[in-house]
Amino acid sequence: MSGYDPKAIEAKWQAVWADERTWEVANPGQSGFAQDKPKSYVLEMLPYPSGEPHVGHLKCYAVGDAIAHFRRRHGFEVIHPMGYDAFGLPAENNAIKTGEPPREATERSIESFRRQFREWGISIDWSRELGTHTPEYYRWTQWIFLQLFERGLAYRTEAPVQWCPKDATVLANEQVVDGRCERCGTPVEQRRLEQWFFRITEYADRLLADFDLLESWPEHVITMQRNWIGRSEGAEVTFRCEEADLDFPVFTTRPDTLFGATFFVLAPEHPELERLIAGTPGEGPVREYVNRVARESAEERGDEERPKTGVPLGRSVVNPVNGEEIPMFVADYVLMEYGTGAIMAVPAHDARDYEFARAFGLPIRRVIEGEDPEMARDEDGLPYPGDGPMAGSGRFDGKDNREAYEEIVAWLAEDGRGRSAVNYRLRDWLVSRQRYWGAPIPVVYCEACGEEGAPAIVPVPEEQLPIELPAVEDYAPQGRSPLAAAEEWVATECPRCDGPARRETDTMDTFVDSSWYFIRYLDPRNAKAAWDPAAADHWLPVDQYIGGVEHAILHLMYARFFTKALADLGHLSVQEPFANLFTQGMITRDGAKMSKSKGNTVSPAEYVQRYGADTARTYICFMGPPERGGDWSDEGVEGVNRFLSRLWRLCEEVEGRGDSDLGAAREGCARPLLAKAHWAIDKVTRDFQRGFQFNTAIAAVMELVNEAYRLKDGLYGEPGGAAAVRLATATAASLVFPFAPHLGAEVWQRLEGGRVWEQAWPQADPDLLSSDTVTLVVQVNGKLRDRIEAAADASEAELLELARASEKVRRHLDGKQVVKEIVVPGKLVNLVVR
RNA sequence: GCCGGAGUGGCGGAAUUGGCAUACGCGAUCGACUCAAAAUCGAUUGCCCUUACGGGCUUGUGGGUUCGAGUCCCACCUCCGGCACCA
Repeated sequence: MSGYDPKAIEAKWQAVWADERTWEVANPGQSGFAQDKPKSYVLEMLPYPSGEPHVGHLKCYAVGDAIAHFRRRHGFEVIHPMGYDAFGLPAENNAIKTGEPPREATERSIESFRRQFREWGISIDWSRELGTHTPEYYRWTQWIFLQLFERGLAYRTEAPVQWCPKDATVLANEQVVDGRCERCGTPVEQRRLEQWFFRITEYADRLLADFDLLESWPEHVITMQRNWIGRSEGAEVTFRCEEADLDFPVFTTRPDTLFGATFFVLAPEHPELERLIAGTPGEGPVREYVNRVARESAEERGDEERPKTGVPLGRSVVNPVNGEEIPMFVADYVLMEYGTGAIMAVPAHDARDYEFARAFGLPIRRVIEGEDPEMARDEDGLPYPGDGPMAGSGRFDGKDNREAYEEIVAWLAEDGRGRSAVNYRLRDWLVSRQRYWGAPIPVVYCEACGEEGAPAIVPVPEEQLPIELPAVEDYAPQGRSPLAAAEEWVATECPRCDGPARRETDTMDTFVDSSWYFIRYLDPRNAKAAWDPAAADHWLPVDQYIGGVEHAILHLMYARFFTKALADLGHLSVQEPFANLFTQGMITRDGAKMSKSKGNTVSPAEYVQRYGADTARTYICFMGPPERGGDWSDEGVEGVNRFLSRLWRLCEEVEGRGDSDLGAAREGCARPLLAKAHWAIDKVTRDFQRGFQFNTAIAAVMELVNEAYRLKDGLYGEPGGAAAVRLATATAASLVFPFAPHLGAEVWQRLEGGRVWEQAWPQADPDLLSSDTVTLVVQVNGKLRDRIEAAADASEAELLELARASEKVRRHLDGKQVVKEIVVPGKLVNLVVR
């Protein structure tokens, strides 16, 4: 007898799957299209190919693969593709450091990922493989950009960006760590630069409303997105500055507190600030303050703890509800990005305004009665953010503030001083990067077509796509995109007037690439279109999406936005890309997040080498509920390896035994083992359906294998005994196949012949699930006193009689009176005594 | 501060509809096999009292509902994640 040899078994089946292209599926209209099968699109988030795959990848693809196999064996035609999110910073930073072109490092990493995915035995349709960095792919990323541009959903405007003065480059928000440049540690500054945006804010309401269209998403992901979009209902109210002849609209969620406004604050970046102060005595200090704020990092500015700062403008605005003139300030606690960049300050009912008023000696006027001891900072009980009756608000006095809210808004709306309004925290998506390793933005700038000295933005015609990335020598950005150095590439002809024009040198955020890859998988070799609508109609939406929760907001919301925009443009017929979402938890080691610097990383390749992919995959699924994290344990891996080895030994032992009389097994003493097998079928099936409870599913297969071990030696001599052990072993193989596909396939082939993945998922036999007898639990006053075997169909009276007959029960009834009898048929009897 | 999630043996975790708390795995102890070790197989393993039979206690803390609560309700504590000067 040879031992369990995962290397040989795994290589054998991987070769079969590769040679026979087992997991490839055809599109509608292609030969081999499965017309009569329902489809299922199972998708894991595509990897970012940098270095080698880590254990998080293994978990994601092990979980997704288990789901894919489970669905296939339930009769679904499963599409399960793979690709690489290949543009982005690690390859580029490596290029800056070593001079190696990003494409080379990326291709090397992709090769490693591809090889390991095969070694893991993931059931991928390799005919659909793609990389977002190939011209065949980013050609269509550029096409989508143009589609959005035509529709007005892509636009260029000046915006504040994060700037690293040392590296002389714009940084993505993700590259700013604690207010410093990720690469060199220099504190970042804010600058205003022309940038490209996608108008995701136009979809804010639909992104909120269409949560209803989703079948099953984790509640916390929906909540996180909802908070990120941050919809607030309130009013826009206009305050007028007569001296400067300017109107200042503000957004407020508390129009009921308008009478309590005692000052007015502009954000330091407010565009009208310069006009307001030009030529006034306060000009100097205001400029000085604004400049100081501009140098602050986002981190510093966002600190709620630090004292409020600001400078008076020497100007005032009129409060539209009472005609009162209130002074204007500039202060950095007001943000330009939210609302209108200006606020009415109501210190009595807003903690921040209160703090500012205290610091600057400004009046605080209560307009709502009430007190919140948690919030109150003075003997008047202010600030008070809650509800209550109105005061100091003219004709609204005494009214409930929620009622007055509506009346005040309606009253202001009569003569245009205000209106009800909705505001979002969500901002438009800044997609341009002054970076090399990304998809070039497909527009050119033409002076001749422009007006008033500003060049025209001319989209590149679709038939000229892709705009390929030029080769450059130096990948380090120096205040402009590295692409700007490719002068021959930059200088081009205007598609509109054929005159000289310059190419856009910014590239797109990599999140753009990954916002539509799941559609390209459906038609990945199409050279005439991004996808064939028939293919998209057939396969979309993704039935099950699997990935890390770290993408709960950005990637998932961008992909939802793209889907909606593309549907509006007539290219898709679904509103939501991912019907069901599963977010897997992070694996830690020694209780800490894995990192190279801590030296606590787990290399999947090492474990696959030592124990085989089946062990590594099954262990990951057994660690705990996959949506939760878990701490890696080498002993745990050994335990799972022991389990698979036991299954293997069982197979070898029973393989040579010819007994196949299952009928005899069923009626004889082998019945309990058959019953255990069917119990396991039922358990694993339900655990899959109940939110992928793989840990308990695997535990059930372990129980089945343990039971077979316990019973086998006693069964071999009995009629049908060996047949029962064989069935139990084959069933265990069949059930473990989604986690340990190689071993599952091998054991099945040896015992039953044929291919386990072509077998329908087993069905539990109800007759074997039920038993003639049940264990009756007997309690006295709710405490367990005895367990009695009882007939499953015994009546309540019979059960009571059995319970009272028990010696152990009697002992606790002695000298007491039974005041109540609870009988749960088939389960328990509880006698209440006094 | 706001919004989510979680607290169960020495450890990871199980308990599906309010009904046997601690499945399965790890670790530990003992035994078989062996010259020996590894591997493997078998047994024991929540805590306390008891030689035993048996009894008591136990799901973060405190209360409540119920014949019966890990599960439901109220209050609180701790940890993790997200957002955060968002008007």
